[in-house]
Amino acid sequence: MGRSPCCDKVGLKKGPWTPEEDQKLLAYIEEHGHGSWRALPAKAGLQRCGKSCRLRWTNYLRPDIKRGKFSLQEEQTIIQLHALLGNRWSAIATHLPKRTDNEIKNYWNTHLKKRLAKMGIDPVTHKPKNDALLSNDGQSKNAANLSHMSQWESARLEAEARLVRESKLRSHSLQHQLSNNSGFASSSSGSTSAPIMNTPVGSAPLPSRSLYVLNAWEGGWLRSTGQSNGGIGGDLESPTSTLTFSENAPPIMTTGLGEHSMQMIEFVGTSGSSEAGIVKEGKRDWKNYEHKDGIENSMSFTSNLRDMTWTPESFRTSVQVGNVMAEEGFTNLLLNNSDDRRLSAGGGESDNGGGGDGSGSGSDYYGDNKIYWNSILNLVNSSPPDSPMF
DNA sequence: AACATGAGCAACCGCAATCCC
DNA sequence: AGGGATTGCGGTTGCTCATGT
Repeated sequence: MGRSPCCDKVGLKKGPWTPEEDQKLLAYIEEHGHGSWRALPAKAGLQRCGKSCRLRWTNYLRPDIKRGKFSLQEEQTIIQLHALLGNRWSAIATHLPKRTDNEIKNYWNTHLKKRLAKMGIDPVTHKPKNDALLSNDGQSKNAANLSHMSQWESARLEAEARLVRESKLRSHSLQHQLSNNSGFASSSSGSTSAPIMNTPVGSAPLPSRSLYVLNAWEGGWLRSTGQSNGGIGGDLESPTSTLTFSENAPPIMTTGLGEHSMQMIEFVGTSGSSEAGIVKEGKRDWKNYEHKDGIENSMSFTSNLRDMTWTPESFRTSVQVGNVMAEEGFTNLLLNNSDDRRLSAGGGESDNGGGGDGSGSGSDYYGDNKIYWNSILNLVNSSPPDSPMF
């Protein structure tokens, strides 16, 4: 535990990498793999610490990195995921598989954050800056409920992200292991955490706080830049779309989006149930949530659902009815939760004044985006099976 | 042309989680 | 179980380049 004794810094080079150093590092990793980063620099003939080498590799030299401008779809994904996950850049990065967390973090800090601020949206809370004017009645209650949903979704997405990471590492060995063992067994010597549970695969992020932001993004920023959103999914690639774990125990909730399966995590907060749905190594992941904002909130979310007479059971029932029903049910739950649903598809700064329209007319910004999200869901449902997004 | 300022981005730092003996 | 070693992650720094004055 404790601080890692970083490499002996004496005589080690810092600062920008030269092409020669890059070449050495590349050549070594191509031939030997990176193995122990600590030992790598000496073997590769580099006057760098292992940490620096690892960073250079993961953020720059790795062959599967896409560089250059972020696409509209990538921007939207980042915003949406940031609304759900906060500054969990690595988790966000797993949904933009060719981007590094560092790159996404930089892009957020230098571009998106400022742009949102310009649009009158708090980049931290993803709410309109005058959201504080919301009255203290049902709206705030709705907002609280949605906040819990957001936390739930946050936990789900993070679990999914971990699953994606793991699946990449062990995609080849998994089948063999599963043939001998019904559970997931850790086989990697690297830092691994196993897939957690019946995890959503290929699921579209569900509405949350990001609703307002995305709508405003579309209505405001995109309009101003003349960009259209005709191609959600465009070059966006979600690694989750390629994964299925059907060999797992039957999921608590299973549905599909078009031809794509979607499995949901059970977040029922009863004491015994967690063992049923969470494989052993998954518990390690959930420790994180316990330490941070995870399982307790997830459980409180569950109880909150019950308060709303929206139990996981009812969710399960509804999602089993049909594919579309599944998504629409949850979406409608979110969207119908607002007292006043102005179905204005417009957004942007003008809408900002209306969303928090000061008059307290009952409109909230979650409810203003039904059309937007329905369009997203329609795209989801209608996207071709080989769509890179789902 | 010279300087100031700001944006963008690569890289570093240090904490925390996890691995492994 | 305990502790050192390793890795992952997020915040921050500092360099480079573009733009403005």
